[in-house]
Amino acid sequence: MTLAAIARPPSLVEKVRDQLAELLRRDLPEQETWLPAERELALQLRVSRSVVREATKRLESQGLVEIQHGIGIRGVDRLHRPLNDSLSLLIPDEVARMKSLIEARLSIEPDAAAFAAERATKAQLEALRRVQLQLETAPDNAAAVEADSAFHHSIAEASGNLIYRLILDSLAELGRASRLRSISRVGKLPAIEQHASILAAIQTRNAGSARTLMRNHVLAAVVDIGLCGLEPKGATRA
Amino acid sequence: MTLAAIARPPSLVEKVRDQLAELLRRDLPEQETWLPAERELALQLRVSRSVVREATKRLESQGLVEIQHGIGIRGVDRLHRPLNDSLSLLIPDEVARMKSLIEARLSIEPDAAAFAAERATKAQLEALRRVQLQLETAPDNAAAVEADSAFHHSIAEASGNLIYRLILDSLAELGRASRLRSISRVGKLPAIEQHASILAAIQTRNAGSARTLMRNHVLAAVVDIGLCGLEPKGATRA
DNA sequence: CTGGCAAAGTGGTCAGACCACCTGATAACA
DNA sequence: TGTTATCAGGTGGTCTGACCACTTTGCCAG
Repeated sequence: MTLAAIARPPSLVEKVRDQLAELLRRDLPEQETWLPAERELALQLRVSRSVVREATKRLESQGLVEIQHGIGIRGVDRLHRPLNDSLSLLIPDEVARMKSLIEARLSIEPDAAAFAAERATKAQLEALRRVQLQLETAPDNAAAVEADSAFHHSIAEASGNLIYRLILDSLAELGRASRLRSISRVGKLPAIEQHASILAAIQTRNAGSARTLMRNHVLAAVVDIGLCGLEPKGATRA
Repeated sequence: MTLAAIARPPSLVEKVRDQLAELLRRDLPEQETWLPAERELALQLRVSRSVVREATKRLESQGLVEIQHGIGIRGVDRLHRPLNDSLSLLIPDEVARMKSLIEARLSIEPDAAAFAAERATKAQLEALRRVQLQLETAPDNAAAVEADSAFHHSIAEASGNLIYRLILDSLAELGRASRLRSISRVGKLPAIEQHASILAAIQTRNAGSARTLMRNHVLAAVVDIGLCGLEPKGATRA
């Protein structure tokens, strides 16, 4: 026999957190949201400032707000941040993390690209083209890394699957250092070419091709940072 | 020119959180860890109780501890919980979430199975066999769902990639409801058979076969809960 | 017009109190 | 003797009000 957990009445902190979370979820997409000051919130919600503080702190670690000393509390969209923190905790060693990271990207990114080829809206295609242009015209390495990440992010976005987006955003942030290293070593030209071909495949709605090209692109990154032996055998995908 | 962000000295709360996190990371794998009481912690760390509270709250939402009213603070391993929360926030609608969830599982689980076939240690294989037996002898649906989840968890574990484990644990928790529904509808026999064949492939180190079988297993789950049209076209994997 | 300073508003930390909850020992009862 | 009710002590939860540290703003002296 398996028993269900007892439903405990939610604490004040949880209630406040949920209320604020819903407020943010409603308003966030539309405009930049600043929450009232802690003291003001406490007054409005009829709870003590401690409760408000603990609730906002929780929201911060969930990636829903950004608390700035002396300034205030701003609603943001950093939902991938918690995953990020978990991974850093789980795999403190950076080399091991990089290896796992590439494997995970190899599992997800090609599929994301394939879905993007199927589902990307006009606006999303436009965004992809814009990001590609950004990479081509990037003045320095830092800007190139930025544009590189943005390209992958846009594909995840265009895949229409928010889980892909969340996971890939997080992995991208963890792999930022290696991206910079890679671009410093081989320049941005290979990335430009590969991105261009992926973009073309997506624009022509060729999902299979998008998948293969993305796969090769990620694998190329592996070579560029000097890892090998990442593939499981028996891979029957091209 | 792109500028680096200013490194701000970490706040007290952050320092306490990091210190406790490291303590937990060292001790957790070995035995069940109970943290000292809040007041005691405050005394030892020479900070106020508020700081300790905010730090522990943060650790709780990171899935590193469990705070129980009237009892104490226990170290736990729920690192997948934050991802879980993010996903629930990101995709409030359950049907949409289920769809994205299956897609993500299709991307990851077959690869995880393939890696497991390559890398599983003897102990991990033993664990898989034990879990399989658990499913076969499960007395009721709830226990069967439990064993089902445990099987997938063990494979993620055996893949040797902690990122897979983290992501799949989270997705499994989100999909718990559908697993129960599925088992209630078609019984546990199909799952037993499919798990058995996957287990066999892993034991014989046949990565390709493990991948294919796992893929079909996840796809079967899709049918069992009545979704369709999930695959991107151009999939070249068998 | 410019530079620096001061006020006001923000989050960060502190201390101490009291409430709500859980546990285990003790006392009262059958 | 065994069982049940009670209570005391410890835990986290909440409140209060004070003060510190950081930022912005705008006034004021140069």
